[in-house]
Amino acid sequence: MKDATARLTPLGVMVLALLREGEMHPYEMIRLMRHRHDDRIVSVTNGTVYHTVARLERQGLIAEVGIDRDGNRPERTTYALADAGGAAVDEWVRRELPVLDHPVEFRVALAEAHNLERDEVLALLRTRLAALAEARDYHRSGRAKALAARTPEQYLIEVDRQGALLAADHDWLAAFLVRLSSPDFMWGTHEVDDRYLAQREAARR
Amino acid sequence: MKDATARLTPLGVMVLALLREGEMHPYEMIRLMRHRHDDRIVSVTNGTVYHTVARLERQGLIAEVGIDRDGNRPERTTYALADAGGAAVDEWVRRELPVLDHPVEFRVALAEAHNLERDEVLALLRTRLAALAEARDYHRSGRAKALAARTPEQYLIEVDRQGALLAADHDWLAAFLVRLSSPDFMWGTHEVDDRYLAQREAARR
DNA sequence: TCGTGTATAGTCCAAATGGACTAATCGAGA
DNA sequence: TCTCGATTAGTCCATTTGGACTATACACGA
Repeated sequence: MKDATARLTPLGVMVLALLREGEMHPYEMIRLMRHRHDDRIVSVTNGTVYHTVARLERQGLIAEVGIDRDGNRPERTTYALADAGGAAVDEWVRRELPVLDHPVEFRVALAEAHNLERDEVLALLRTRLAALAEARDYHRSGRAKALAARTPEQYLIEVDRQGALLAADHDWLAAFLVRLSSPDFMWGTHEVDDRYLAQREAARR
Repeated sequence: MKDATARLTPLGVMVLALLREGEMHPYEMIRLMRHRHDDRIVSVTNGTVYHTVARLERQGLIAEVGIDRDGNRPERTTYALADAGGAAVDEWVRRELPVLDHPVEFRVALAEAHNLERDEVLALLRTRLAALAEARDYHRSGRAKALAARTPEQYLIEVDRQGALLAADHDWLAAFLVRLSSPDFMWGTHEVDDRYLAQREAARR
């Protein structure tokens, strides 16, 4: 077994993150993710979720805490987050936040970044911002060089779009870093509004 | 076997597109794609490419045209595009160009769109533009509603970024459609500069 | 000239993915 | 009250994927 945290898939991280909110059985995870539209980011299918949960258990990141049975329905195996699991998510987020070429992983990392200290997130994202600026410039100069070499524009369409998206990503991050630097921006679970937590709890049923 | 063109993976489409330029053996495809940085878009590994080629042959989209041997090196099996293969790419591109939630597929479709008529591409992309505008507005109003419901900003970071990227994608496409509508924008292989083709040929060695 | 690394061409396999399938229960309308 | 469909909870399997491995040939420096 390589590293525990290296083998984590995006879906695995989302499962671990869900278990931070409490014990759960796989089917409930699926419902919750769909309800929160987490399936915009990664595909949430039965096969993948059940398989992922089994893998996380083999790796010792989560643990079975009981087999519930309601009426005559199929058994529901409930899982809880293990200590190693929480640590693994945080490590994974630290690793993925600055990385440019894992679009899906980054979205998950960004969504789960609130478990890290604000200052650490700021540092990681500043690294990313620098990488984005470099990538954007590299893209631009590459396009200019290709045009200078008389490459027909019709072959550069996708590259052109990618450059535009890169620039937008950069600009969004720069703006977000300004917002996050301000103490007006809420950060950390202890500051979270109780009313909001109650709402989420209600939505789980 | 479902539809021939429905089961095409992005890599499969890229392989078919490569074979439009001439016969090739899988290893050469890998070299070419890496050289052209097509592996920015999809991961190009040995396992996947050889498997994809085998699948395309089973589906009758490409055909073996000979087993070459150079010195005492391993045999090189060369493939050529079948008629059904060219048609399948075009059909696939038509299907994927307007679709929003397949980011990878869209990049490939955009890169291969130059084989379709300019007017058809314009029509398909105008459909996409409308969908992008709608998705962007939906995103915005969703964010506004969440804020009104006092959702802490820290939970909306990823959504916020996705909205920004969506807006950028929309704006880029709007601008591109203007460019593509103009007759100044080169389109279609018959207009392609010979010098450029010679260059590409040279790069293949 | 003798290794040592890298390019060529491909095979093979463990793991991940997506989707079809099962099977029971509950709700809502005819 | 009966039935049809949706919901709950999960299993199972065929494809796909990524990467490790093989084996030869050539280049190049020590």
